[in-house]
Amino acid sequence: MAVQFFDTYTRKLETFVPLDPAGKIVKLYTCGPTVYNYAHIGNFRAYVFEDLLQRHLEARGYDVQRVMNLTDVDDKTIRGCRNLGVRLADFTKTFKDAFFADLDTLRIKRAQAFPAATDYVERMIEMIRDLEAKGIAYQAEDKSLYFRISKFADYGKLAHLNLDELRPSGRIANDEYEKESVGDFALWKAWDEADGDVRWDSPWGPGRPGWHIECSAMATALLGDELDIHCGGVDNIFPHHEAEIAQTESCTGKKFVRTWLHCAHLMVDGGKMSKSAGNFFTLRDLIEKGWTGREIRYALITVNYRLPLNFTLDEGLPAARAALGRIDEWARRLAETAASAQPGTIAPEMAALVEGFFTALDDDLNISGAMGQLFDLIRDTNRALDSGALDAAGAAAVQAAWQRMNSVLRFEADAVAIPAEVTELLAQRQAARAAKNWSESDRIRDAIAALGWVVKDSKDGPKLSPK
RNA sequence: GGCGGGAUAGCCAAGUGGUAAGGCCGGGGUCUGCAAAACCCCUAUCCGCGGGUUCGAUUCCCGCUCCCGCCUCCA
Repeated sequence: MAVQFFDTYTRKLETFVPLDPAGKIVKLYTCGPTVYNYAHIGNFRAYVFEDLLQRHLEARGYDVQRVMNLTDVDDKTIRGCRNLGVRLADFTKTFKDAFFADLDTLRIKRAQAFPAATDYVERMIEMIRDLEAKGIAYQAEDKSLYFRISKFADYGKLAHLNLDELRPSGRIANDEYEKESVGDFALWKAWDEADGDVRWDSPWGPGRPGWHIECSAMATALLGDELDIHCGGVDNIFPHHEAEIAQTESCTGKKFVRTWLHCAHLMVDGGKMSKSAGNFFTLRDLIEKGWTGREIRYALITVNYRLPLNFTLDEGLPAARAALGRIDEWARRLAETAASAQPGTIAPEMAALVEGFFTALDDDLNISGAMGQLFDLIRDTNRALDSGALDAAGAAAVQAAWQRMNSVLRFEADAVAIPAEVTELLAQRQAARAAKNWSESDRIRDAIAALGWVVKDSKDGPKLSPK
């Protein structure tokens, strides 16, 4: 089966065909964070989904060229740095660094480029000048520049909005006095006192770029005028991505994006995550509560991206932990049986499950279907291991298949270094057990526990795990 | 009001015009000096409600109810 995605623009499942004539390169642009705070798990749901997308495309042989922007100038970043009395760049650096650390925690593969908006202001100005020359951008009384949406016939197509029927929402009610039309959006925001020293010179006076133009400028600068895939959260569909299309296509005259993918929101305990509801979590909050990055990754990635994800601390995360433990144990047994054997031929039933894993992902990243195949494979190999039907070469073959699947999932256990002291104690305990000296054995177990390790005597010998 | 998504076992969730994957929890068993773990097995006559089409619908059509999101700068 060919890879197919549900495209937001057409609202249909579309077979994925890259722009690259060789069918190899995939140009992927993913909307990144605004670095004014630590990112929350809702943000990371989107980034984890994009990671799954990239990794699966790579597993299918594509060369994915991905760009993720960092919005390091906007109302919130300006407010943040002024509140602290520090320079904007210093303020945002804290959160850029934190963001990258968080990506690592969640095992999210780095994009090729993470352009920061403040590094592309010149290019944004060029695009706005172009739009102004074409009569699409205009400067209003407040000196800001706006995009005249009446000049872009397709405006609203992505969101499937009929702009004539837009019902003004409360929060925009009182700042529409300068614009020609309510729907016109800012390309350039004229400086005002609240901006402090955050300002760039432009043909229209000092100011700073609007949010939407940043993605248009950076995406085209780094990936070209046409992209294969552009992702974001559903809340970006309108107006952000709509605006990106309007600006970019007005400048380039080409179709900006082939496929639009948007992930649904994350909810916490059945409700919208919000600070006031007390269910707002950054990644760091969960790490502090004792959850690991891969457990959170599991909880975020195993629900299809188009479905709202109900994130629960007392159900979802423990379930993630238990499921990962099962995978760990299976991988451990496989490795033990395979030892250093060369992979043999994988049994046909097992090969079918592995194929099923990837073909499920081909179908709009059907992760639930894929996980079903993986757990079937786990059960089947455990059975074969129990009955002795799987030899070293067979186990090595399954192990190789797991490595392929894991290159997409990245669920493998963290390597833990066991201190020599603990290893020594364990050997002593084994000797005591062989001599049936149970009191000594239990005493050593307690000593090992005091060092932070738990001993469990499995059928295959004692196992150590960090407490 | 407009647009969009959803409703499948205690929880998460896949899926098909032919009679329900998988995970977690729970129950049983194997193993075991003890403890713990691990592994195996079992666990929805039923897929929001009411109609219709059909030999047959959870899956197609119509209507309804409920939930969630977006409607101008929140992933």
